[in-house]
Amino acid sequence: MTKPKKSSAKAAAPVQNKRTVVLAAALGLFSRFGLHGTSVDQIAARAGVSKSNLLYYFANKEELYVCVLRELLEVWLAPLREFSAEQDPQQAIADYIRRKLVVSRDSPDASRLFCLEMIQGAPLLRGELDGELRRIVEHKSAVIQGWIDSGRLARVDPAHLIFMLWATTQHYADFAVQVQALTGKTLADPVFFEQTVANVQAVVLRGVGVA
Amino acid sequence: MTKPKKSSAKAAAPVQNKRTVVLAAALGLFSRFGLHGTSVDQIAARAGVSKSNLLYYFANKEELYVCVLRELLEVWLAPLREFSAEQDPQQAIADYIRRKLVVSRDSPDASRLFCLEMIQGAPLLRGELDGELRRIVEHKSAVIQGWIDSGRLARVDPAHLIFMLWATTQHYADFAVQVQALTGKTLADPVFFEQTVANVQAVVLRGVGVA
DNA sequence: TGCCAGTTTGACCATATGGACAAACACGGG
DNA sequence: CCCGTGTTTGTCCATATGGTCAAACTGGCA
Repeated sequence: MTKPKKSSAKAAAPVQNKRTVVLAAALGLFSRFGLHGTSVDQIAARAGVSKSNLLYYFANKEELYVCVLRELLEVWLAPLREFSAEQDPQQAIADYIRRKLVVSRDSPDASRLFCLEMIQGAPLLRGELDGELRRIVEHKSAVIQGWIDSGRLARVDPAHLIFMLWATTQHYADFAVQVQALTGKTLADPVFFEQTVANVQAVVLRGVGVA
Repeated sequence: MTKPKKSSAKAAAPVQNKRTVVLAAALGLFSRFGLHGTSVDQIAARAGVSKSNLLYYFANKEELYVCVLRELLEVWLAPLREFSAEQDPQQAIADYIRRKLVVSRDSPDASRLFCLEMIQGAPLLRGELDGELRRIVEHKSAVIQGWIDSGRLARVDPAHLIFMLWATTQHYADFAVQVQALTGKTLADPVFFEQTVANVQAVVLRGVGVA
């Protein structure tokens, strides 16, 4: 065709930069249309590189997909890692809800792609599920169980509580369209965001509180 | 377009039957791999018909997809329709949670495909979202608000409560793999199912209760 | 029997897409 | 000035897949 957008940015670390740009573009498309619904051409176009050039940095489409998933998993897990036993239970849960909703607001693509992957049976994350995630969840479950045993939390199965936290917070990213259609609002709206945080926190905290 | 004429009762039955079989097969595959991740050949094979024969009943892949979505929406909406103002609030919510979890257990494919469609921005359900679903939700929200105003429910934004109910119940279908990986159980396990119902009901009901 | 609407099939085609490949390019060091 | 390493691009191809089409089949009925 004609000339492909010359920015001629020969700055430092062009390689890392290009990979990052491609990964971002890929996340945006994969999270909406899935692996099969997205073509390499589309990703390349969105990233502002040629298809051939993209395939110079990533051996093939699936490798790119896996790279995106790896990055995504870190984003998704970060809030859970901070979930600490030293805190007051109510505070820990409240903070976790907020952090997770921040992720839903700021990285909805990551949430969506994670959800997509789960729906498909997590063919590429099964390993992480059975390994790292499982270990973290077991650890956090033990923390929650400790809170319950010491009477600081109502008797709830820790696993189900964690699922509930995930579900309620993630919903605002994955089902953003539905939320928008029914309320007219998005998490991007600061007022709506705070209202969401407050509502989720209120119900969950009362639900598991001992007061 | 061939019009389905039922000149003879014998012909009509197999036709309906075949359409049903194809729709079921399509749901199973679409719900896992999406529209683009599923080929007509795969659907045909799973339904036990030839691709050509399938395309005799459905003009093209997207029409089939839309047909599947329409059926699915009914399944998904059914529990909400039963949500009534005459009941006791706690009972109504408890019942709704159970019914929705039954759907997650018995029709996980429907839940998943619904979720897939939402993630993609609901290009084919936007109309229903803005129309019927919105009306139902507004009506149910009014019911909930009535309960709150009469002091039978804690002060929660009805919309957020509904989102929470959707999220917590749907999670066990959409993220079934994750649930399985972390707990080793599925909703198909009667014990785990009842435990799930009990836990979700417990937290939510305490969360919105006035007691 | 022979016709006909509805049904089923296999052969075939157009296109999209992943990706291989070699030529071209950029550029720093010798 | 040239060489070598790393980068970028255009071209080309094999394959998968959605969809067409005409031929063949079936079963009821005049």
